[in-house]
Amino acid sequence: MPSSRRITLKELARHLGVSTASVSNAFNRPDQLSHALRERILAEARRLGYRGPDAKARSLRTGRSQIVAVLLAESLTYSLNDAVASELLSGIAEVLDAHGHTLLLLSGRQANDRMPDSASIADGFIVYGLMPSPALLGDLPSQRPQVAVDFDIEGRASVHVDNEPAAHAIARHALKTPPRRAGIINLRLTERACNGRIDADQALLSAHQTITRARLDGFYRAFDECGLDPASVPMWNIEENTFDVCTPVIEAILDLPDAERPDLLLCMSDRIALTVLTLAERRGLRIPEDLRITGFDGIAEGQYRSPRLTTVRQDSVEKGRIAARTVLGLEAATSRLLTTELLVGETCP
Amino acid sequence: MPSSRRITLKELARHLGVSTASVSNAFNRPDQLSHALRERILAEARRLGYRGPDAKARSLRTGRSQIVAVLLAESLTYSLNDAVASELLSGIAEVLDAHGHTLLLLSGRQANDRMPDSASIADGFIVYGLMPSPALLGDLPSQRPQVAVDFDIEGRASVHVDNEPAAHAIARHALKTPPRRAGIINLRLTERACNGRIDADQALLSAHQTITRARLDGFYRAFDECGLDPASVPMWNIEENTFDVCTPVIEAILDLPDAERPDLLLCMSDRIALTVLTLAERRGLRIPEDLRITGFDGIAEGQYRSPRLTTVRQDSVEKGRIAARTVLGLEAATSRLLTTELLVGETCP
DNA sequence: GCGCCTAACTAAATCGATTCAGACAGCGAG
DNA sequence: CTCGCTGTCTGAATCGATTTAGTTAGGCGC
Repeated sequence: MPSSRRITLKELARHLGVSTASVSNAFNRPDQLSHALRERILAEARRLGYRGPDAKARSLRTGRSQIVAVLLAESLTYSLNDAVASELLSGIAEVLDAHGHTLLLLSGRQANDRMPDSASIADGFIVYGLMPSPALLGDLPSQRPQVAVDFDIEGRASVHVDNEPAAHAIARHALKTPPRRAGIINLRLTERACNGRIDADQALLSAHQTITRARLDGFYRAFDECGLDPASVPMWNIEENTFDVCTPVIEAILDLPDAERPDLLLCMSDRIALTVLTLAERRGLRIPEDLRITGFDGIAEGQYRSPRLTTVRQDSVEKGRIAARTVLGLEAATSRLLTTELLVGETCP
Repeated sequence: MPSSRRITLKELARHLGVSTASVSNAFNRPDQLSHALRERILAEARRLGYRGPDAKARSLRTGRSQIVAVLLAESLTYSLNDAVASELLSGIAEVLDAHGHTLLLLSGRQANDRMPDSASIADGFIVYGLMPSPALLGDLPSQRPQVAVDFDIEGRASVHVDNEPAAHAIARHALKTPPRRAGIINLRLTERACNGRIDADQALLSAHQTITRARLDGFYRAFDECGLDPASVPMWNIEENTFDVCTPVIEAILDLPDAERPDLLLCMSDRIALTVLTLAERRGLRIPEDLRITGFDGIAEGQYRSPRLTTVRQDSVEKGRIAARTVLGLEAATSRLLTTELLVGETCP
């Protein structure tokens, strides 16, 4: 009968009158002992309620834990409810699962902005996000594989999405119908908090945010090609990609007098675009007649609704798969660039 | 300078000419040594690039890893993209974070339906889901705290939502306006696969699915009170709570001839209700005039849209918080029952 | 000056496995 | 008969920490 305390491999070995090496081999390297002995060991293990080698001890001895950590720049609360991050995670989980690894979730927004010590247990790290604090990055064990997603870590593998052409494509599509007045809603463009109207020059200068910057570049290239003066396109910034934070900014935009209110809004994320759509619908604006809206990311929520959101799809699941395969060493640790796909919905036909 | 291999506590101790005990104490129990020595140790550690005690070794020695595992009945791919599961996870993560623990994600749908060995590293387990395979449950180390969410594990703590009154409340609300014809769309009611029309008796008999069963009971009690014959209410079943799986069943319902098509659909989840809403809108049906729709769960997607979904909100985040506090031993390991809140939106005013 | 207490520090056992370097037996080849 | 090989199995070192019991030195009261 299983005693209160968990039985150990050594005790099991003594019970059987064999060495610990044989018991260990019975579980890990069947070819190293006779079939008969192996069966005897496994049977006795079952009888005594021994569930196999202890994970903690094994990971100490072998140096491997079969655990991969994902370090998310945002808080877990945010990330888990963000569709793009969730898709990324499911891509990662899919590959890890298939290779017997499990997923440790780490938040870059811990109380003290340092990694919890338990993090160092992981065999490898996938870092997702815009600007994880350098302190955090320094905490990563440098001898372990690391993969950066959507940004770069000096000298490490990374997976990116080709944002500039994506932005260019969707802006080109939107500008096929010349807008009376266009507008851009940015996401976390500036380091310092700023929720609302923002100066375009200022926006381009504060280049710390690579992704938004690349998307802006794509928009501007399209403006150029279509003869639209960038200076005539007002820009707003949103601090956090959530409905609640978006709402006041968007309300303010929709409150503008008719002459100033844009009839085309290029949004940096689907979350923003969907919020625009919701608030516009509640006001009785006709989409797309009164207001055309484009998003970015191609999340499910935007496609499984009516009207469907016009957006550029990035395959976040695939991004996750690649990151996971890279961290497991199944794929060369290089820099990968994924392409995107224009999805024309009804919000900007 | 940091060598290629990570330096160990023992080496650090030798460098300093002190015992390993003192070094360990410098990191873990500052009161056990003089301030001067502690500073000397920490300074040398920094100089040599020693990042603190190794997590694997520490967890072996102390028996604790500061890791809590969440075992999800569904695949991680599904769970991460399901709003209810995501909210639960963020509640869990919030509490774990605050107490210096991290989150290990385990899928109940592993290839071989067994727990990966690495799982046993966790200090405690939160099990979420309807019917995790008994084999999996047996794999959980029985001496570690376990908390069940939305179902029961013999003799373990659990957190539940009070589904029957919730269902009763929303059905009562919906029936205030007598429907010409009502219908119910169930979720994973039967053990065996069945996507489509289902017999009500059969539904009530196959009681293996506690949550759906409780909700059905609530609906039927409301039917009773309102003098609606349960036999007159057709029922459909959906296998998986995703847009793609819902779609064909719902299309079939909407395809029914006018006389048979329900003008009130009580759905077992917001995901289902939102799919109904989308498909109905695409057909040009007027909501709620031609079709009234209710959901269940109160996910953000249903509220941050227009029209807002009428539903019952369960506080999944709080459910997660309680589960996490319980597994950490901050809360008594009992059975908790959470109440719900009726949200009246525009899909069924 | 003596005894006692406390603060500061250390030696060594221990957590539970993995794995390398043999030991030993049996067998076929020469 | 002996040699070497192969197939099994074992002894013991090791992974990197934590922690208990104990030593030493200094301070204080009397």
